[in-house]
Amino acid sequence: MNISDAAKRTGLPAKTIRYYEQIDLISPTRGENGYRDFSFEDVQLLHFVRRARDLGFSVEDCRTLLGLYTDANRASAEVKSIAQNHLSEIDAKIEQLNAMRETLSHLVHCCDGDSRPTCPILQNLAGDSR
Amino acid sequence: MNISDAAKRTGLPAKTIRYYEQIDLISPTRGENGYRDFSFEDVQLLHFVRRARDLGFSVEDCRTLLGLYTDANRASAEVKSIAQNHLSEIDAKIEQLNAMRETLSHLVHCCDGDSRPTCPILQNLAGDSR
DNA sequence: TATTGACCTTCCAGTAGATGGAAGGTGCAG
DNA sequence: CTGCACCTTCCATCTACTGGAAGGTCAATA
Repeated sequence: MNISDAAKRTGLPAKTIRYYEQIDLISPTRGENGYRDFSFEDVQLLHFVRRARDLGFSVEDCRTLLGLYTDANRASAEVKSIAQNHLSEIDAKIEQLNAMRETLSHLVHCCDGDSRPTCPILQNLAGDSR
Repeated sequence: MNISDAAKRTGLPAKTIRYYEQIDLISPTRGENGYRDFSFEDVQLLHFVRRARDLGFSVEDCRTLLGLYTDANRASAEVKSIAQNHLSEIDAKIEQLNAMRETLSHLVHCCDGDSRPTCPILQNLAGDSR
């Protein structure tokens, strides 16, 4: 099938699929006219990558996971380890964002937000920690 | 003062400070030898940017905030609006990460993580939603 | 048959926000 | 005068795409 069909089936933009081929995540065959010809397996691999990306895995993690996915002799421990590392990163990001959120929402609540120049947000950014 | 002193005082890498000059966030003067010469005001502006970046504001937001900071006639409403928008973005990111976290931690708990190939994580990524 | 419009292709550039490194100038101590 | 720690600019690299230009292909219609 052509790239636009593969795009529809996977929910990935055609551009992104071309990019994934360029970085060797997938390798669809080519027809005589030079058009990419996606097999159902290609589409499945693209689906896999999409799911993994949606869960926040890096493209390099996706590459590794794809390798494990297509390796019938893999050990699930390897997969679990990658997932656990990623989970830790997510936790760290959440914590960081929560810290930002707390500070920022406090500042937003302190700011009158009117036409006057006095602004606790700017004061705080300027280093006035009151 | 030289760039390394400005770096120490602001906690920003010298490379980053040069970058901020390159994109016209700051404009330190130059000595006769071509070295950047940072005034205390320059350092304060860098501090301001660092704080704002730490709170997750984009560099473009920082540029706007710096402009408001140095404008004695600003309306605090403008600042508050930028901060509120940013806060919404942070909230959206947190929500997204929490969703990922939930799915992923469930999968990690379901995976034995041993030497056998059976792996619920891969099964899920492959589209098996059980 | 000619033409239109929707596909497809490659290639180049740009996004955010730095960061790394090379090549070379400067300043100061011993 | 030599060494070393600074400083400079410039160019490349990272992540994960995305946009757009220039041009080839295919199928339906006038």
